[in-house]
Amino acid sequence: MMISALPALTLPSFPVEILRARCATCSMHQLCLPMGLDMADMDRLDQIIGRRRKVARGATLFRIGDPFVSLYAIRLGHFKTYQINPNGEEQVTGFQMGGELLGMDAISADRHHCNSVALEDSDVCEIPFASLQQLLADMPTLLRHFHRMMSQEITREQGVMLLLGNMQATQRFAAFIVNLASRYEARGYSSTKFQLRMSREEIGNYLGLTIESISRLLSKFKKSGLLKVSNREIELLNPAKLKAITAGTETCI
Amino acid sequence: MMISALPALTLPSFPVEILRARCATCSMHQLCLPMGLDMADMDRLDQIIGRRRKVARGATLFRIGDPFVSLYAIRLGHFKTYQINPNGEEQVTGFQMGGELLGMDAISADRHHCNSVALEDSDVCEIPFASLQQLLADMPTLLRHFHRMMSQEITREQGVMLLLGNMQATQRFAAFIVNLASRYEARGYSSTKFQLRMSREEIGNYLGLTIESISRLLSKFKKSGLLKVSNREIELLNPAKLKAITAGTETCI
DNA sequence: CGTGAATTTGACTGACATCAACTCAGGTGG
DNA sequence: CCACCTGAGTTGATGTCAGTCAAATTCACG
Repeated sequence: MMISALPALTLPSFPVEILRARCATCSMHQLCLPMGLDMADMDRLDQIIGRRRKVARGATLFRIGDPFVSLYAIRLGHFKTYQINPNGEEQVTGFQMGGELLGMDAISADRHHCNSVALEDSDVCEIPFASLQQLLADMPTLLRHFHRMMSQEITREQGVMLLLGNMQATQRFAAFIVNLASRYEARGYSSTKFQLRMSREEIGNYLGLTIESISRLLSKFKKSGLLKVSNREIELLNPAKLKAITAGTETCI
Repeated sequence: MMISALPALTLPSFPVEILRARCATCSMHQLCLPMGLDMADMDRLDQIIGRRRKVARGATLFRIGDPFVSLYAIRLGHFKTYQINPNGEEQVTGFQMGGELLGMDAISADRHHCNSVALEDSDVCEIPFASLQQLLADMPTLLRHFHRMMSQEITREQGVMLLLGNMQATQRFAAFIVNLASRYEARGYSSTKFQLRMSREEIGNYLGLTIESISRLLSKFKKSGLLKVSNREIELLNPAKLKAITAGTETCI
């Protein structure tokens, strides 16, 4: 409940090894997760996966208006997606990491509705949507899984709406940190010590706050012993209390 | 572009008559739209549609945690969906009207992630998801359409994120009005004169504002000749300017 | 027609934005 | 190796938009 206040985990809780062990092309992407896919199915899935593609830090994977051809599974790296409002200002709508799927917003109108930019040098797999669709019709398990992923994205965004519509700055920021931590944990990385791949500005934009506010919040969290911060490296010194702040249980710090 | 700043239309731009003319059970719901479904397909679709259900004003269609069994197509009426934050406060995540589909957020975890309440006496069709899935595997056109609808919900929510993260109160409210107007228009109703089915409080909650702010905004829009307001009946006197405010072109009024 | 709920309006407050100055890290070239 | 430069980040002073509190008014419904 407290964690669901923010974008839910995008990865089901799986032993990461299982994912790594399998799927020739995309050692870790979401489409390989479906439980119950037999080997033959796995192979068919592998076959439709298009080319692997490297995306340099700062490079654009797709932009608003691009025709929709493929979904992208992130193999390695981090991305941000953002919208452009009519004044040309950005609104970051999400940060994505290894194992997550990009481009699902484009299905509705055959055009991408947001820009996607790599936050660091990254690898993705192209998944041509036309091929995927054919496969989905044949493979009920994969179909079910695909629907889960789309639905999960809907749920994630509802969490962000809650965050933006309902929470104070401190709570938003705590929720952001806790969410990152749980996603790294699900991937087998440390949930208490990691690099922020995004700038203060990008965090602020995502959370509906200014860069100065983010900076002040980091300082406040540092002072109150919740975080150790050194540039973009952060360490969670008191995850429980951070979760409590996210949940709104612990209000002032 | 300016309109896409808010939740996109949920209905494609279709002559409403076509929808009404067809589909025995659900005269108007989204699943009947898929272009290219032949009569036989239409019949199969009709057959899986479960019972029609009336939902009285204020009654709950589903609540957080309910097991996921069916999607619901709104035949008639209006709904709101909302989340509950850990403090027990509501966050309205959307308003739905005839022709829209409810419950897609539940696919990911087989449980509903939000509450859905009727804003007026409403009719829905239950669509058992298990049956729908079987049909989807057989009917590529329907599958494609279903994916479009889920994707559209993702896009809609991204629009709300933009609204909550990026816009000022005046702009948010204008965007809200303009969005309602275009949805009524797509349904063949007046786009310049309609009833608000939701309370000021619900609007405020949705837009991340207080009830007092909404009240003041209504007064301001009335004073500046943009709206005629009488209780919940509103009339758009200057739709172009409202769109300009939404777009951020016209900033102060 | 009366009662409680919803809405409006006004006065005040506060959280976060804005503006501005400063610090620091990392890269570059002499 | 160091001086310089640049962009990211920090910190402080001030401003403002929308929230809060309170009271008046209108509306909905029995």
